[in-house]
Amino acid sequence: MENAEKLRVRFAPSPTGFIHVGNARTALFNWLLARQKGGIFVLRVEDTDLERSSQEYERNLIKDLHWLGLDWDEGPNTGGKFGPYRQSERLELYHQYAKQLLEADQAYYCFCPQEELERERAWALAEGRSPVYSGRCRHITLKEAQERIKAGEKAAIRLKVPEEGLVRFTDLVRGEVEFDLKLIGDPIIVRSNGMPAYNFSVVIDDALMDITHVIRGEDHISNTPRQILLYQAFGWPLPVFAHLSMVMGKDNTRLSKRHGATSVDQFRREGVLPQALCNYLSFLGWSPPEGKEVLTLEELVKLFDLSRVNRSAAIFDYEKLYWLNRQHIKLLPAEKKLTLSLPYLQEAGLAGEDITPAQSQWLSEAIELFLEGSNKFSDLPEKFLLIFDFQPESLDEESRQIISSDSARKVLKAFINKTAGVTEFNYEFFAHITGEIKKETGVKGKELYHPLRVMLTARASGLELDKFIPLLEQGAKLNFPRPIKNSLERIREFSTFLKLQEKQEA
RNA sequence: GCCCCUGUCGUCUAGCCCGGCCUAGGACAUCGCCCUUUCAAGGCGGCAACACGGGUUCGAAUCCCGUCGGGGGCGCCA
Repeated sequence: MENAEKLRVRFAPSPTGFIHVGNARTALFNWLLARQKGGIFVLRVEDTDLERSSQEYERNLIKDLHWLGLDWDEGPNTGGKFGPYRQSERLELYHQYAKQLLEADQAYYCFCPQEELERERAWALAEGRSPVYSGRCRHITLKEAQERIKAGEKAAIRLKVPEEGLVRFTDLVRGEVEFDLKLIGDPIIVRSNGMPAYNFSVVIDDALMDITHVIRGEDHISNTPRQILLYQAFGWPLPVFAHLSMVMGKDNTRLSKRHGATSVDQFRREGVLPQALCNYLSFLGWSPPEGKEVLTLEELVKLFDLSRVNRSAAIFDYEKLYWLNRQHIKLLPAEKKLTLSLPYLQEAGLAGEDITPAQSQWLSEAIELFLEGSNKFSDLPEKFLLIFDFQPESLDEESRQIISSDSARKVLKAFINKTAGVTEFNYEFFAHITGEIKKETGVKGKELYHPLRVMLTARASGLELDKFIPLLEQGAKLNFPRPIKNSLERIREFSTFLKLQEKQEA
């Protein structure tokens, strides 16, 4: 039975903004299932809300999905035998099916003015009742309605819902769910402006597109009975439903800008890897059967299992996402790290548009070192400042503390003296004179190296000096748009800075 | 207000369906130690949870009922 019917799933976003991580997760789960089962993944654009939909948003949406690594077998620009895949291009279809319902007396025209409906709803709410449509227009005959419409009246179309009974369905993640029909009322299926209402167009499309599994957010669970009623009115077989829990922010409210980045687009710009984002998203409500957590898309496809999806809402944890991102960054080959890092360095003015092979080589080494412990690629420019930026006059509090002790002063002076006439500087030389200073002054360990670090970097922390010094010396020779001061230049600048300070102190 | 969904460490979760293997496992975060020429990374270790109250049972995180908490929905938005 299961192999007789090919699994068909869809992702049906409305192009009204940037794609949110919650929606991305829904898309991912659908895609994962389709790829695992050798099924079909359909992209359908729900653009019936003329006010909010736009072409540009649709392009963004497609860009985001591609970036995530998701592809689809049928969709707006891809085609497929169930098209078109943009709801605005399917209006004829909706009208045709609405007409069918009207003629079968399963739907009727409603002339109630919107303001009145709103008033009734407000009233019901105030009285503590469920706001259910009164059914006032239910008994207007089709003929009468058509005449009124001809005469210029506007009308919406409503589905006739049985007044009593239960709608029951088995949700793949939630189990048995039931709703009381008394609380449903006749839903509008076509608006008075002729556009289909959401609940109507999804059903028509899902049915016509042969969708077998409807996997979507939990916010749609209460739409499900209305949709089932429509399937029943047409005599169509029901798809399987699965409702995924919501993604929340730290304070347990719906994830929003206030919590930080929330759109796929933002994470891309920050320099989060798509495979890391997918990996993280998949862990919101699902976990692999064995402990392994750092997983590629291919591994996710293999391991994903809808029956392991849990039912409670999850809080989006940036820390864990960044941790996963670090893990995925480590997996990247060096060339890839370079190409992904470059835009950030260029934007910060640290690297030019044209890069010489020597620069490229140097950047690659530097990136390797600085990426260690970076959450995301956008952290890189800040880290590179260790090399590109040297300002002894604006030391932070910690660095000032470090160089203020007597032993620190002693070490620094000795170091400056030993480098006075020197023209060549490298790590071996540094190690050599540091050894001498250690012997002469008796200062060692942290007391010895920390002041020297501050002198060479104007910072209290950063790369290990045995890595930093070679990198700095090499980089200084490479003519970057922002010049790099080498060790000797730094030492001299720092020395004048120290003298100035001593004068002030005296 | 009404309806639906949901409730295991701070967070994501495993275990729950098919009670005993749970002195509740893992991961992130946090703390400590090790490594170390700082910080970070890495290695090792610690802290930390079955929302509450009743049942059922020899035995409950697991089954039943109730309470409380959280979320979603109640549109001519999707």
